[in-house]
Amino acid sequence: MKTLKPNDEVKTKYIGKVPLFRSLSQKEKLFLAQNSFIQAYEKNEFIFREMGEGNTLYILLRGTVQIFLHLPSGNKKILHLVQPPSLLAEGAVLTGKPFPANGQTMGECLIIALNRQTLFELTKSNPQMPWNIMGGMFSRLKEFKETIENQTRKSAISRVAIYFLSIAPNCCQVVLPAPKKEIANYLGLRPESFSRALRSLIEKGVITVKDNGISISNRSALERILQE
Amino acid sequence: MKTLKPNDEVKTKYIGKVPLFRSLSQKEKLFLAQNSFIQAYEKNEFIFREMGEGNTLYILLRGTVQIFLHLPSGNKKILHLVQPPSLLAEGAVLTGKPFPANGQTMGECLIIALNRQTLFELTKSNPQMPWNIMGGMFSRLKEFKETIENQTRKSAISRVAIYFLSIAPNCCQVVLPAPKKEIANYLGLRPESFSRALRSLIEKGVITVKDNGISISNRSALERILQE
DNA sequence: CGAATGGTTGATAAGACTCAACTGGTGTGG
DNA sequence: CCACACCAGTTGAGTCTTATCAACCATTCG
Repeated sequence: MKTLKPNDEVKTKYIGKVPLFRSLSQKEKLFLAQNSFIQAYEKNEFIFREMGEGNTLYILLRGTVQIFLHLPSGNKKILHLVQPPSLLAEGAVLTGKPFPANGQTMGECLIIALNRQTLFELTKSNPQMPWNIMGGMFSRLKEFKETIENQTRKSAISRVAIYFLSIAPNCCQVVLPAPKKEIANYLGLRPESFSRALRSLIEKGVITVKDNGISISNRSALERILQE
Repeated sequence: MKTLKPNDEVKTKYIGKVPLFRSLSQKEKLFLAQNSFIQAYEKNEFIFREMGEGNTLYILLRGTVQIFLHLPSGNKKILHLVQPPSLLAEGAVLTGKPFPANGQTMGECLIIALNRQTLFELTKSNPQMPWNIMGGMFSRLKEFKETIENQTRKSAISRVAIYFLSIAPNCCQVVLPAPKKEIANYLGLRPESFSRALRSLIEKGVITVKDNGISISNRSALERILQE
């Protein structure tokens, strides 16, 4: 990980791109710029580790991050595949509790790191800000809810279908944010099963696949699959 | 549902029992008592419904509440089996978003209902209170995390073992908070599979079962089961 | 007493996992 | 520059766990 040292103007620009900070005044943005760090991560670097202290709020600007657990069995289980712009570790920072999981980059990533202190400082002039952050936490709660909803009693093929619909809510072309075996892990499937589900969807004429690119050629058919 | 009308003193006593409110001053407790409702629910009553507006914070004092979803397939999926003392619907209230799930009593329940307005009023003199509530939300996030961790790639028998260990962390005797088929649902199992898992644990000499009462007779063996 | 419900047990089937083999692409070192 | 190892992905064959379906028992409640 390298800490970049852009001037405040550039930093402010980065900060302005984060939805959470959009409502801040110019002065507050500057304050934030002066008290935050822009970090460039390589592939496979850890941003935070399970059980570590949550002193820093991370904001993902570019790249994909996996939030995962080491299971007692030695395997890993991916809980989230986080895409920008997103907060990372917000729950731990707000509550002051240790991270419940690991965060690791899946490619090069650009991140704003924000000290807990700085965040609380900002809260003084922006009392509604924690609520916004909490909104993010609530979304994560909902994502979990959906994961549980999906992984209980749904076939491999419908899990894949739901996933594609969720990452391509409007368009019909997506690039998978991670290698297929990691997606499989996230969906609670073995790579082989994921592969077979893909094949089955292709044979049904619902999607086409080229490497990591997925095209949904028949969206309504895809939606119909998860009815069954 | 009946709204009870105890005098303020009794109400204050109820309120004092809630960990979240323990740090409040006597005056604040009285304010809370005057602006909250004590509700008595019968079995199978809904406390809130999916998509409903989150205007009220509920605090479960007595009884068990199921938080569950209606799946598109028509089945239901239990996300939490909530035991007192616990907050209900705190995420929705804090963020002002609709409930993501249903809350229904599984037996007679006693609940404190707190207006969103009242809660925010209280926040003025107790700025750290939202953070405490958020702590509760964080716990729920962790419970989800564990559910996902458990339900992916763990056998029926170890799911049951984990569940027993979690509801009886210290003692060796517990009463199931709900009928077996509901526990099974929560664990992502069919009633038949749950029953078979129980039998298997009994035959291993790890537990004994009498109706809804479970005795853990060999805790370390139970812990060993979830290693495999 | 009869119906309804929760729980148990048995037999069967379906689905995903496991293991093994094979492909194609990438990168490394002689 | 080529041989080689390595990894992600795919495909096939067999196994195993759990869901499903059906029957049955016990209890509760009209």
